[in-house]
Amino acid sequence: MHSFTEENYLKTIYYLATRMEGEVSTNALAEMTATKAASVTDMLRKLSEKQLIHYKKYQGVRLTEEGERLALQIIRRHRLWEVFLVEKLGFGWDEVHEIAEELEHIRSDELVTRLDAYLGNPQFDPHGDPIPTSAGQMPETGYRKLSEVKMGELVRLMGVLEHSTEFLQHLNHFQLTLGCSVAVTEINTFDKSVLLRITDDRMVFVSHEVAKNLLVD
Amino acid sequence: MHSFTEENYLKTIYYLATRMEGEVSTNALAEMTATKAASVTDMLRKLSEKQLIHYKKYQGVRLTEEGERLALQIIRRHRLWEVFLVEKLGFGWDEVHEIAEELEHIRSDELVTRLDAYLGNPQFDPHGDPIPTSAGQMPETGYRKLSEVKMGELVRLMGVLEHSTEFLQHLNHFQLTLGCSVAVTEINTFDKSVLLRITDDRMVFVSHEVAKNLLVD
DNA sequence: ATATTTTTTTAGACTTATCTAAATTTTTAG
DNA sequence: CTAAAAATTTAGATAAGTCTAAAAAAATAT
Ligand SMILES: [Mn+2]
Ligand SMILES: [Mn+2]
Ligand SMILES: [Mn+2]
Ligand SMILES: [Mn+2]
Repeated sequence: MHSFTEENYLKTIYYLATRMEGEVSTNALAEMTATKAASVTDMLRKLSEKQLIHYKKYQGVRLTEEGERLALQIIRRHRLWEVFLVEKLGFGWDEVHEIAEELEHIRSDELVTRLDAYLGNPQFDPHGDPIPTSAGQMPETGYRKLSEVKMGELVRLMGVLEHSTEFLQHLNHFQLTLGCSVAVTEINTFDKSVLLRITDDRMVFVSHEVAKNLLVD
Repeated sequence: MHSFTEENYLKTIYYLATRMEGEVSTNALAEMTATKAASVTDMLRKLSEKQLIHYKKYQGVRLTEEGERLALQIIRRHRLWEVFLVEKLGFGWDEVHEIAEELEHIRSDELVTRLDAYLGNPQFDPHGDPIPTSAGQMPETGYRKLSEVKMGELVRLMGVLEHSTEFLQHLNHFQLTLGCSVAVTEINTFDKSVLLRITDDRMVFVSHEVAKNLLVD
């Protein structure tokens, strides 16, 4: 069996691998896991011995098939629990990440199977992230960033890239919720900020920084 | 904050304290936690420093008020999660203990509050054990053991003392479920085994060993 | 009351995950 | 192509929780 710590490293390697080309670096992992590079090196040696990663000294790291399978399993659990917390217990989408960080490590395949069924086999978590299938596939979403949408286009808000409480509460404040339709009515060339017309004709003004973290369909 | 291990020791001390008069012994704890006496002594010193137990060398151990508060909080979480697993996810009462052993350590008061409300503020878990209140009180149940019931009495099955999968499956096999009414129609003097007439007039024969582990009203 | 047995604690060691400081390798710049 | 900078690994420590073996205290039996 694998420790919580090992599971968190696998998840982090998966996350970084999707966001950078090539291998994942020791320093990037140290920053993400809030540890020091030396600690990361120790763990990489261990994960490598367990054949969960491909690792050559100084050359960065990549998940093996088994490592990726495990990472996706943990991400699946995390996202299913987030759905539970929001849909069944009524938590806000800005409140569930930390709790799911703990729940994702509960070891019981039967539990995940039943939870999935109980939630109605959801395809997306409360942040619009796709839930890996029980077979271990990460579904592809063709979403673009709102910051890449052309003037005049009409799109729907489908997910967020940034998951911090502060960002999500910022969206709450502007009543920008997943599923709402968004028309790009103005793009300022100076700072790339955008003016949106959303579902009930309300106008919302968002910075480029925000637009870069919104995914649309 | 307290580690999983510390929480498990507190819970075990609480459990043993309710089942033996006086202080809890090092050896009893070692047996229950499946560790060695030497390891227990180390942990007792640590819990004592944290003021969670009263401990004098060679004199056994007793929970402080704070220690008992924590123990009851963990038991509350355990039993609420068991209700969730049985009532919402459809697990059998013989399948939930191990999973609840992990879920009970998830740290979020808000989670417990919402879970409790979602479950309809249940008073008992799937094994008939009372759920400690949010204020930290363990409700009293006036249950007797079935083995103490007199011939001819009519009672209701309210709980079990033994929680092992094997025992619970044994009860499943005889369709002895919580809430069913039980008339003691015969008590054999030789081995104290009992013949019961249960809800739908079915006759069930149980050993003294089983009767000692059934709680009735 | 003393000797024997049982229980408990101490001493010293191991594992996991972490750290700091130093050494080494790779990358980048001149 | 070398020299400086950056990234990474190694060396040596620490803390939590566990273990075995040995010592000490308490309980039990003669
Ligand atoms: Mn999350
Ligand atoms: Mn999420
Ligand atoms: Mn249980
Ligand atoms: Mn129970």
